[in-house]
Amino acid sequence: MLKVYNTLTRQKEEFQPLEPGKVSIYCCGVTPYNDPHIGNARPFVTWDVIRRYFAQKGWQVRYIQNFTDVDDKIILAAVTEGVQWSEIATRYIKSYHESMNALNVRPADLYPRVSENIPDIIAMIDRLVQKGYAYALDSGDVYYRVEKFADYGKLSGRNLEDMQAGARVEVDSRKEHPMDFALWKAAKPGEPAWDSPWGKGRPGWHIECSAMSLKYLGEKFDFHGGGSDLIFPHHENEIAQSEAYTGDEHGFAHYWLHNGFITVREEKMSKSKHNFFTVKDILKEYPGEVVRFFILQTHYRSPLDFSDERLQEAQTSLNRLKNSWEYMEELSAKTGESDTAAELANKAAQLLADFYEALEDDFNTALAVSEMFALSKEINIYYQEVTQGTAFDATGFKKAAEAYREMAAVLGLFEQDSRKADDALIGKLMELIIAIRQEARGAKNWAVADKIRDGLKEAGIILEDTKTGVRWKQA
RNA sequence: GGCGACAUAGCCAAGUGGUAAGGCCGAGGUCUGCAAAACCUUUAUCCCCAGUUCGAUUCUGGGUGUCGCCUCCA
Repeated sequence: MLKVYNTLTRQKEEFQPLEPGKVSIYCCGVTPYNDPHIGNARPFVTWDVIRRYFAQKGWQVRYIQNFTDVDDKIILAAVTEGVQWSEIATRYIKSYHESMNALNVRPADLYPRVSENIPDIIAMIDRLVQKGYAYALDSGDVYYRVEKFADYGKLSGRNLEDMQAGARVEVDSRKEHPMDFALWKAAKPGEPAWDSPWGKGRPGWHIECSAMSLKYLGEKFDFHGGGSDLIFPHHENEIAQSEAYTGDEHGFAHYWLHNGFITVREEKMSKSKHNFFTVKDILKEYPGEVVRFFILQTHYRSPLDFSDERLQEAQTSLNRLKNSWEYMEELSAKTGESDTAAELANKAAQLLADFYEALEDDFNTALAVSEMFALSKEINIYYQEVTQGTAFDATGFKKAAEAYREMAAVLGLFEQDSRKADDALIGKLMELIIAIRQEARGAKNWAVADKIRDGLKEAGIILEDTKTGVRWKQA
């Protein structure tokens, strides 16, 4: 039984799909005006694991993630650079894909863009106006009438009075209520603009997600995700728009999942604070897999402090799992009949069950990872036993290997073996080099042996002299 | 000011009304020509005070501290 923490109810709830066997997800994507930083990436890695979990369990998953390609930030960047706004958007959408690809995040089923869904957005605004939930000003701006929507504040746990009391922003006096928010912004010179019943203009930020989720997932869908900073006002406003539109106060997304922030020295990482680290820059120092693992080691709702030390730690930890992975592959190639791995197979089955139990408790990847470490340890022990002469049990070991592979697949690890040279030629060369070094060692020619070892190390290849032979791996 | 979250070993981080997963670091060991790498073993009583309870780290109240949202933000 899957339980998820629903921001809307502030408690863990049993997941009940709208349609048996199917799960629909909308996750707020990025505004492509610069390279995504690791804080941006966290929700996408989280949702990637969630999707993998569902897929592994046989669910049919539909995952939609938008690009806000019409936005003040993009316009500003375009003006600054003296290029078209669309050029900025295109460039950073590409950058987004590159970064996520490096983190082994699977592509969404669809990436709708604001610029490609303007008619649907206008239609939605129009209906909200007709239903009295929105009003147009003479200026050509259209605002949402928050007082008309009784449930306004239900996601973020606020009410209009509190919000007004705490208002720190100068209020636009043309609005009926200080909290009314823009659905449509009248065009200013030089900005991208589309024709609408209220004149030329462009959509406000919040309406796009309502319109696109409606268009691609329908009036109701299972999950809506994003960072915690989107709870208010963005997701609150989405609810107000979508539920007013359909007239169903129990409609729209059923489960709202929000990621905690990635922080730097305990402070939220954000573009405006200029304390961010882009995925691209981090990838210069660490494999994407390490960054991914770094994220998954902490529960998705908890804050996660970013630092070089943490990343190095993640790399060391992940390396443990990776070593077992290599032991596992080595053993998987062996044949042998015995029952020496029967107990291992049982443990593996139990650990795999525990692994899923962890994920089914609000996607507790931190706990799931610990189950993987437990299996890793069992594999290591068995590997040592076998290399020390215990008869190999191919049938029993296969079960353990499959469990380990399944865990890795759900977490999205060890699928990018680009660093591992499995090239046949390199394999042959390494075999030769190792043989030469072994000869030197046999002749107690330590100078040559160490020269080879040190030289390889500089090339990023580590040799391990073990009891049963020499292993090599790339650092 | 309004609203909310969190506080677990040297560090990171799960978790439970009945004396605390996992990882990093450290220590011990195996292996080794030395080394590296690797592997195994091992390290806590859960911010403070009060209450509920047979029993609380886990529930309730208060306090302290940290962070977040209320403005663009994943």
